[in-house]
Amino acid sequence: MVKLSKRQQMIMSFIENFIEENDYPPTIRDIQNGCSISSTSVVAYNLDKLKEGGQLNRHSEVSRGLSLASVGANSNKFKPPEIDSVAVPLLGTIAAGSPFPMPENDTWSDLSGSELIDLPQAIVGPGDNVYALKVRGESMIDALISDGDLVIMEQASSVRNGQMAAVRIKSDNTTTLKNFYSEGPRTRLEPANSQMDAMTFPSNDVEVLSKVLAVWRYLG
Amino acid sequence: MVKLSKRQQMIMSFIENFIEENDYPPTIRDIQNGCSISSTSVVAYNLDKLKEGGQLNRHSEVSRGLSLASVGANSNKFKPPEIDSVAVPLLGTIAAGSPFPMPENDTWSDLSGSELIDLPQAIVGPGDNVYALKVRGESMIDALISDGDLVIMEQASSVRNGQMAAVRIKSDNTTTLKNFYSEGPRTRLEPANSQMDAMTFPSNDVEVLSKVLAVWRYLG
DNA sequence: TTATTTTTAGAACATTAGTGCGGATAGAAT
DNA sequence: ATTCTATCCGCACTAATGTTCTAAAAATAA
Repeated sequence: MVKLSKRQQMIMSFIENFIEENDYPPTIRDIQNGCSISSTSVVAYNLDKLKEGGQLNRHSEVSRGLSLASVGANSNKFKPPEIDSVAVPLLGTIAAGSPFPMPENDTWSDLSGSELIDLPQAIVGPGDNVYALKVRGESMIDALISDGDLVIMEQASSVRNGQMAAVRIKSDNTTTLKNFYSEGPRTRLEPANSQMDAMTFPSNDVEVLSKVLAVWRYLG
Repeated sequence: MVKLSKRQQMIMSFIENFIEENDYPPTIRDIQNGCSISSTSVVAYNLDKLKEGGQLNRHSEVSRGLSLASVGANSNKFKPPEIDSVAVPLLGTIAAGSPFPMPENDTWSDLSGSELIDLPQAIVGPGDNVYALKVRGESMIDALISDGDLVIMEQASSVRNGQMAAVRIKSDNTTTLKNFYSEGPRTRLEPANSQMDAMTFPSNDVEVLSKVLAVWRYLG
């Protein structure tokens, strides 16, 4: 790392303070006055040096086209450690056999009414087509999901084998959460609880509604 | 709150994106081009409106003298829904009867080695004495917790009746998660799965290690 | 010291970028 | 229709601001 001259240090900290106060970068003349420098050209000269040294980003011919090059570890100093969270809408409740709530409009934009649940972005991904449902009753108990649990779902029309999904059995018009196994002409649905028995259905009798990303159970 | 016109919304989000990308604010003409507005004066007009409405800070006669007035609640509209998250350490795994992992030192500071899990602050609270454990095996199945689940725990020596807690049965030196009910001289422990039977022990044979705040099951 | 490079000065210059003004539109209210 | 108000348009104007050039001063090297 190249060491900075006294003047360059002063310029750097002036820029930092200026941005802190005004939310926009200073002009060359701001710096000139702020650091008691006799000429704009001297400021320009040193800014170029700082840019070469990598301490500063500068865009020529752009007024106030400055920014601190606080890249990598150094930048931590100015930004609090923020974790990406995404808010997903809590669309409603799910109970055994009940018609499964689905986002009606294509416009997810208008979900203002529904409560929002915060989840780590790592799980939700972009967060599109992801929503949460609150489980009502013990009907999902065999999937290790009980009353009050929150299931995080992503809209999907097909899932991988073994994945838990919300599936609808057309013939008796019920909807539950089961692990999904496609076995050609038939589809096997097995509860998460290995002590319970699986069931198989004709594949065309089974409709995948959405897949389960996660289950969140809160016990205060 | 004054509602913003379509154009004003567009201008706001353009400014936000511009600053995000360049680290300095746009000029009126940048906005003009970016939002396909035919005249600089229209931009100026709307910027003044936005300033009056309090959405924007503006300094006249200053090039790029703009900044978002993202203070307090107002800012939500233009920032992705970011929520306060707290990172809690993943201390280890828990299995039936295994010695229950506990933070050894009083210094929670040195948990650098352990993985961190992000959780909404609403759940964790201040986040002190909160940690996560990964469940290994099916030994907790009667508490509706299966292999791979994450339990979020808070250190505690006593819990309210009905709350799920990690309890140790001293006499046979096992540790499991059960719902806790103190009934005077005896303590009843019942699994979350209501289809299973509860058990009672002498109260002094039962030691509460920590209470369960939440269970997180991730199925990709 | 002399030579060489770096930094500073001053000032004119060129471009960038905010402002103001007459007038056009578009609705809404009368 | 008429008036009013809120916006929009284009353009010219000018203040704000970056650039450049020459020369001097200061620091460094030989």
